[in-house]
Amino acid sequence: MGHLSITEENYLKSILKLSEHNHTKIGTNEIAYEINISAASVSDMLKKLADKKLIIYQKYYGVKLTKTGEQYAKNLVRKHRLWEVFLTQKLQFSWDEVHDLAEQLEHVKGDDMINRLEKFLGNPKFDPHGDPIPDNKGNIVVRKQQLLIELKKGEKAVIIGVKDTAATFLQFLDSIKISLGTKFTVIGVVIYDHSMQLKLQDGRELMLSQQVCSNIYVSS
Amino acid sequence: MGHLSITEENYLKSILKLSEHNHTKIGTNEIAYEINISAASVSDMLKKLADKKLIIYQKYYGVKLTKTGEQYAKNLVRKHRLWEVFLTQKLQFSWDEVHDLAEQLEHVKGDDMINRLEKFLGNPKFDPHGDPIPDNKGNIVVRKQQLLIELKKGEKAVIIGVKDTAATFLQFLDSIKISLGTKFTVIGVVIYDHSMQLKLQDGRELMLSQQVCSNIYVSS
DNA sequence: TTCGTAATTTAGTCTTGTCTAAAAAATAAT
DNA sequence: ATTATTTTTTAGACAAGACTAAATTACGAA
Ligand SMILES: [Mn+2]
Ligand SMILES: [Mn+2]
Ligand SMILES: [Mn+2]
Ligand SMILES: [Mn+2]
Repeated sequence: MGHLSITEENYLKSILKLSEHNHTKIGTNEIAYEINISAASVSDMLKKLADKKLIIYQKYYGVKLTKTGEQYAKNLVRKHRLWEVFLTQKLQFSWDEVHDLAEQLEHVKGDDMINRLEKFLGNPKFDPHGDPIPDNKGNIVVRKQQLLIELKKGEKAVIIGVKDTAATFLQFLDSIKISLGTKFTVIGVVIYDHSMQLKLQDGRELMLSQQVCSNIYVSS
Repeated sequence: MGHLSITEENYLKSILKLSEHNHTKIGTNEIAYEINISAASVSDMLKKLADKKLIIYQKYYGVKLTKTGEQYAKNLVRKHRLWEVFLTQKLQFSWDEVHDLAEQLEHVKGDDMINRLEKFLGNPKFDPHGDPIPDNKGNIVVRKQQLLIELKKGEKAVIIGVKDTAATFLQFLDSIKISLGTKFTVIGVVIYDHSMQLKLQDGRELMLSQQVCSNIYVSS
């Protein structure tokens, strides 16, 4: 557990992120795109991370986190999400403002501090975007969730998360007064463009585009 | 106000610190000693900081913060001390544990966050060691304070700060149950070694060495 | 005033993390 | 099976920040 640089931490975190949707090995280009760096630089860094046994790396064949690397990366995600909760719950930031700050705060060293922060926040299990917060051993609560787009006419559900966390998307949701916890029924699906019409618990009716519906997680 | 690296920030902060006790220009060696770096490296960095108009620097003749540099450095101190308050008040750390964490947290960018943190903490004016917290314009409350060592027999006072913030010193004070706010009367001063005998408000009597008394700030 | 020491700067390297351009390997297309 | 294309790695450079050793400058003591 010798301590890593911020740069190394960011590589691990993006490899973890890419691993989540992509079960096979991660390519150099994918990482390069994710953290906005040239593929050549990524190639260099992968060698270093492999030397430190944080990733399994075979030239030309992509990369995978080792158990140690995964542990480290999950701890970063834990820190990131707990800080996001702090920023929204305690400092009254909105959910579209917290990511960049958490991106910095996640690199502050001190596991004891994070455990205390977790307790101070009341042991939250999800961050402001509905993403699960790993515990201090890296375990993550799995929730039964699906994308709004997958629902059929007549189904009832509640919004529990967002897939896209871009500020513009979050601000759009704010503007139409949709947030985590909003309950609704699907009252129509347009065949032509797959827009969905929802009836919210408060009585309002709303039409959402396919793109929006593909970026909202719900639970029934 | 282009943003500075952590390294540059640390230089500014130590120059400010040295300026407080030393009203003349600050020498290269002093800075080198303060941040544990070779004088040669300091010399290099001073050139860069001067180029950025953060310090006034004349080769071989020492250095002084410009108004901009001072503003920047004071903002760092502000951040450092507010985070220290957060760590003690909200996360229940003791006063000897917070410095190193604050040393990292002070470098997180985001003045809005700091202003919100300040409000969340109830606009504290002093940190856990009794040091004043600059406001968001860099203004610092000045308190009438003196060192315990300067008191005479018979004088009453209250402890409001510590000059040395080393963990060992703070832990020693904890061990003899002395903290900020402790009230006492000087009931004797030993001529031989300048130890002082105090009678605390709770009735306990205590003998403190000259070195200890030289590192405690009091107010009458 | 001159000399010797201490403080400071310069010169030359090193490491980390980045880049562009070029080479090499893997994969897709014919 | 060959070729063309894409992906990945290597080569060579650069900036930031650090170091050690050597050269300068300042300054206190004789
Ligand atoms: Mn990061
Ligand atoms: Mn989040
Ligand atoms: Mn610092
Ligand atoms: Mn302090």
